[in-house]
Amino acid sequence: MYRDIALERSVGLGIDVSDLSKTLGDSLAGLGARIPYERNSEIFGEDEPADYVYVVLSGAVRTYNILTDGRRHIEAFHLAGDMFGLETGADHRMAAEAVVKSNVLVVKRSALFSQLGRDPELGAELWHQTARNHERARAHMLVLGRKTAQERLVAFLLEMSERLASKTSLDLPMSRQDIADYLGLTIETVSRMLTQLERDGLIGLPTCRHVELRDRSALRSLNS
Amino acid sequence: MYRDIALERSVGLGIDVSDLSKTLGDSLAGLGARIPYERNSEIFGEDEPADYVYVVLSGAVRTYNILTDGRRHIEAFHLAGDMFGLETGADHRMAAEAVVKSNVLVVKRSALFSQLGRDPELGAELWHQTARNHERARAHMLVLGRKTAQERLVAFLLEMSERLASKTSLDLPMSRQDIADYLGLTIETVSRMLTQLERDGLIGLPTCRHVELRDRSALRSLNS
DNA sequence: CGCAGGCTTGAGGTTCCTCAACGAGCGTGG
DNA sequence: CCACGCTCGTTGAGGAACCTCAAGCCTGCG
Repeated sequence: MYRDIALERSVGLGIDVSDLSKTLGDSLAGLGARIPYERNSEIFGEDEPADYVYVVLSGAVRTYNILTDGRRHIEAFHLAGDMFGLETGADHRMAAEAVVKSNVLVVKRSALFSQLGRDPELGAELWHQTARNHERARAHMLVLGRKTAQERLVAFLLEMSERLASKTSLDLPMSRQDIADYLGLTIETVSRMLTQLERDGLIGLPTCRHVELRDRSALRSLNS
Repeated sequence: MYRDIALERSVGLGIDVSDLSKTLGDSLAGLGARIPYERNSEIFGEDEPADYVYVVLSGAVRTYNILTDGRRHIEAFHLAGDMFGLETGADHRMAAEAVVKSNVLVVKRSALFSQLGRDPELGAELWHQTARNHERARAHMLVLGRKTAQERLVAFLLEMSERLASKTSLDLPMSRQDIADYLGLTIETVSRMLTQLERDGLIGLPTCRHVELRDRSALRSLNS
């Protein structure tokens, strides 16, 4: 498998698997441009041609859909090292915006494609990124399909603490509304559940964007 | 992009893009074994080693998770031509069962991997399968995160009518419980919503597994 | 210090779930 | 061939979880 290449290589070099994503940014750095985006600025819109592929260098990006009546659903948050915007079809199926001031590597799809012939490892990294995004999506479907509001918040906090690589202290880049639209809840429910987790002593909320995971094992047991 | 190869080739040969999946089965046919599974029989379990990759030849397969308290969520239904069971890690994150009597092509992961060097198109097909599974997951997250029970049923019926390639007449391989666990609902709600869609004249239900789409445009407008 | 945007809290309503009973379809066996 | 039982699906009544609407409160910033 593609993954096996990547795994062997990274084990061989003593690199942690989580660093693979950085490798993708490195492999592509020469092919594209680093573009800064302001908070809440659009990176691409739904139904626009998907001629470019994106890698987050710093900051955070949300990809989302909006239904005809205005309901919004955030499909994913993309953090440093994550690839987004790659489609099988000609157009984007989602829109993308910077959650906070972010730097994004923008690579022409055709350039990435032609590079595939020259760099044999690139194909593996590309597949690995796609597969990892899919795995996150699968885990998230379980959250959306079968978990309660409290469990969703716990799952979200644990996911973010892993991905932001912070042991107990989390600086969330996104607003309550973003969290709600990611978890399939309303902003009020998100707020209430966080308050409740704080009252129960599982987390601390010194400021609204800063979360401290006080009892990780209790949180994990709430995560089913 | 990988997709571009596949697209060019299939257009050049006058093959519909939806046939690409069959190409994957064809490419792998020599590498693995065709194994028949009975209705509801297990193909693999959660946390088992992911040493094999699977392609549905006929029938239907469900991949799912079960939470500690018994709640089940079906991540996806896999129909003829679909690949499943490919992981980035060493173990399966989901279990898989045959929904109905099915034939499945089972390929050793390592065999698939070594074949990648010999067959340059295989990498493209593999990426395309993964990306397509991911796209289905993204669409499904929107359903689970932001759609009402009625909209979920409509989305499900339209998805199945596309994937089963049937214009108006659907023979569903799965039970009401399967549908409920796929859509994040209960079996009772699924039943009620189908009954309501029938009363409204949007669908027909001659038998409970057979659905006729009576008013496709009305259904589409309910799909936001 | 005052404003604006985002966050929290409360009260009441809606959707969907839970629990329970009934019914339809189908294979088996008398 | 029909009765029987079993599984699966449907329907109803009541309840719980989450949403909606509304108000008030921080907090960061000019």
